[in-house]
Amino acid sequence: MDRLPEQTIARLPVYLRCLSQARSIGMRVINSLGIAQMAGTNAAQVRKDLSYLGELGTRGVGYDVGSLAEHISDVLGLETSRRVAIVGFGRLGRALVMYPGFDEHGFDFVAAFDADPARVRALPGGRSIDVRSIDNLETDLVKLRVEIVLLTTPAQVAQEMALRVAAGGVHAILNFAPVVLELPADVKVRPVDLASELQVLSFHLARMT
Amino acid sequence: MDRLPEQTIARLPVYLRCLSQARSIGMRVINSLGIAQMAGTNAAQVRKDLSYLGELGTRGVGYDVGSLAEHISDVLGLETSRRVAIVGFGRLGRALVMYPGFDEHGFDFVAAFDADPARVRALPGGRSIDVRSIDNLETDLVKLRVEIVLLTTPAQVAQEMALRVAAGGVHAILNFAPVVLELPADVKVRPVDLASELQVLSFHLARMT
DNA sequence: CTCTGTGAAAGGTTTCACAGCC
DNA sequence: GGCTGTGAAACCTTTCACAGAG
Repeated sequence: MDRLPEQTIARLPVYLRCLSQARSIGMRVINSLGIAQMAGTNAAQVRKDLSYLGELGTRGVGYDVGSLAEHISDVLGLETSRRVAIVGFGRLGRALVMYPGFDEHGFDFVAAFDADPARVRALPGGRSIDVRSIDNLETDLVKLRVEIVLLTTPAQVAQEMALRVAAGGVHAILNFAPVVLELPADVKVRPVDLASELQVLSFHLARMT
Repeated sequence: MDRLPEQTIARLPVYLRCLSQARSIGMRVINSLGIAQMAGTNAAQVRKDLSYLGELGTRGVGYDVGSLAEHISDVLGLETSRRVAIVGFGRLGRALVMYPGFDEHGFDFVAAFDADPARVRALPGGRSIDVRSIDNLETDLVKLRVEIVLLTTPAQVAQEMALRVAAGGVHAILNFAPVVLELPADVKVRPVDLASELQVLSFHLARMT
């Protein structure tokens, strides 16, 4: 299989969600227009995106909901569940552990790291997580076979922690700290920059009058 | 001024942050390469982006840190602070209110809305916010002159709430619910889709081995 | 000589439109 | 007839490379 365009990759999770929805209301087959409407795009886009994964549809009919979902799941590497850790267990970190969308999708929080490991207390709702000192970050990440880190530390220490996370053998970071991380090319970073998002919205408000 | 490319808009907040950093370490002047290194991009990109805002640099010298920052701030509509509300005051919503990055940048949380307004209790840290019932959402949004909404409701009700938010005169929504919102064209939505982000990271892990 | 501003080239993404299969 | 899969066209974004200002 050829390499997928970056933007196609970003849309696959959306399609997957649409397919679950479709399945939950009893649809067995769906066409590109149907997916497009649920996903907020257009039919040509959906067909082009899916065509990168192979010839998955049936002409004159559409796509089989179940098998398409399974195929996308495979491409996204979701067949097996992923081991996730949080680095920086402040308010945001604690909220994210509880976020229901994650373990629904097969992401397992195996630990949280903080300079103050007493932050265990603050976890309500019956869920619990192994909170560890940041001191042994690298070795603990290796021991726990962590694959993905959510980085929610203060900005000042984010770059330093990111390097330690990479040293712990982690190749995927979801970065909530408002800093551009510099890391080896074999570590994939996705920034989630909330203040920037608000500023972009502010821009659009300004050009609306 | 011509219209800015969407991607340029998304980078302006990053440049702004870099300029604050530069100023905080005493730099008065910075060149495109300097900005690029802080922002994780390249000098040509920076010059092209900034050129859309006008001729702000001095050839042979670079950009004045203070006046460039001010100019970008103006373009982003940050001269005046923006009134923000949260709809859906669960764990994520509460974490976001406390997120320090927001009011640092002139975003004022004026209210939070929830089906259960008893959720006032759960706000620690000396900060307080006006928590209101969702019943009068539209009229309250109008009264409070809310400009931006952070939508952190459960997925099932997100579309419905988004329509009511739009009816409340709000033209900008930061959507944390894992649903594609359908709204009038004069409402700008930025999705923050955390589960999808993790799935994209999972994809990259799968193609690394 | 240095560094910006910018046309032009290269590269990537979306949309079109239709051939081909069911 | 209906819908997918896909080259080609249109569009958008990034990178190049250099003229020109200081």
